[in-house]
Amino acid sequence: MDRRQRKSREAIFQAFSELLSQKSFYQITVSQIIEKADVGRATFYAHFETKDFLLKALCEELLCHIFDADSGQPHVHRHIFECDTPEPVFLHLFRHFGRNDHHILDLISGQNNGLFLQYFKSGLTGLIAKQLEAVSSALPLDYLINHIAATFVETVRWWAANGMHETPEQITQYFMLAVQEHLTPKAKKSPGVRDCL
Amino acid sequence: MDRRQRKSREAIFQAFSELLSQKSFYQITVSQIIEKADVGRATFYAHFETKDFLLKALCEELLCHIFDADSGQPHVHRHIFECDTPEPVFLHLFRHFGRNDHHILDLISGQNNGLFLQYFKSGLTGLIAKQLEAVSSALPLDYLINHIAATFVETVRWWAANGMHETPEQITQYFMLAVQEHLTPKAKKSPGVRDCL
DNA sequence: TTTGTTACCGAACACGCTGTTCAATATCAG
DNA sequence: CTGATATTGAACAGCGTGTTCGGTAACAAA
Repeated sequence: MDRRQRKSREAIFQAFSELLSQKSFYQITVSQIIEKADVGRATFYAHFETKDFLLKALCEELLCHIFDADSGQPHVHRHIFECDTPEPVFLHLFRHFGRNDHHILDLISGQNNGLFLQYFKSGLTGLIAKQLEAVSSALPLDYLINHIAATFVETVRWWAANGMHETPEQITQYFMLAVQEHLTPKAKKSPGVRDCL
Repeated sequence: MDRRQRKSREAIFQAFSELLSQKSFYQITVSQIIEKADVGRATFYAHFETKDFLLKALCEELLCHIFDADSGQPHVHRHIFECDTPEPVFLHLFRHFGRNDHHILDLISGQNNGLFLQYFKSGLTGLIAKQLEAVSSALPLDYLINHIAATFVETVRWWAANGMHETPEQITQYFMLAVQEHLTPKAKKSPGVRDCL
């Protein structure tokens, strides 16, 4: 991609992120974004069809970073997904949030975070579905998946909204307790838990 | 209240509800509302300071109907709250939703329901806090309350989004299963469950 | 019925935001 | 150097907001 394009795109993302941590998505205007990004109006619309598309792009960018972990090893999580116990995955995710990668917490704890959380939750669904392959439950599968994803999102939101005083390990424990009955593996043993981190 | 005021207010609420079931809150314009309500522009702003205030008023109206049950006995739920087991309360609420009182489901299953669900959840919090007085848990109290409220809201949302094929009893069971570990009463017996319905 | 009050109407208005267009300018890659 | 591409800034039409105001209709009480 052209260096000019990258610079403009980055500037827009940066400005948008900052604004998102200050006010609701719907209170942010394109004019504010381009002013803070120091970018021409036409440039903005050359990059993003609409403010909504900008949010979507930002979410994809951030969630990609989160779910794919460090960029050096693009498929590092692929391995983690295949762990027998789901704990390492979620702990790993909480660690990401704990480090506040890419200022994602500002996004999450912002007032009107609904849209972002929606993207986040839908991104989680696939991950959780994989985890549940080795799990039995009295609940319908899609209800269960939705429940766990929602619980995870709510946990992160609560964590961020309450100042993040707990450690990632502690939050993971809360989360696991909240959904414990449903994530118990069917039969297998869980080897090499530490390897998954 | 003046009959004219009531009529205008009702017309606006009605129009707003219909629109909310068709599109997102943020896609609805005041012009659309007053056109469908057949009400002057100035009249709208005489009743509601802003579109946001209209939503808030509608939510309070609806949730009041839900939480206070049939208007005939204003304090009928006060008794239910004091049951030893929380099941009846939630089942009762699910029944309300099952009957689709005041077309509340259109609101819930709508695309951008975030704001309404937010009001709903905060309304639930007080109710749940009362339930938890007789409950012990390994989780922090405010995390637990938030978790249960979020789970209830998510359950209703999932129910509505999936066509509401399940009965209120079945949904209640799903919900109770999802949060079962945390709603187990400390010690007391639960007498007269049926009386609470 | 009359009178004073209150709500409604609807048109107009200023304001702000959106998304597009266009010609001029700057940066890129070969 | 040259052609292609990105950016700029200004201008523009369109739309939604929230307010204002004089005229009209519904009300409540004497």
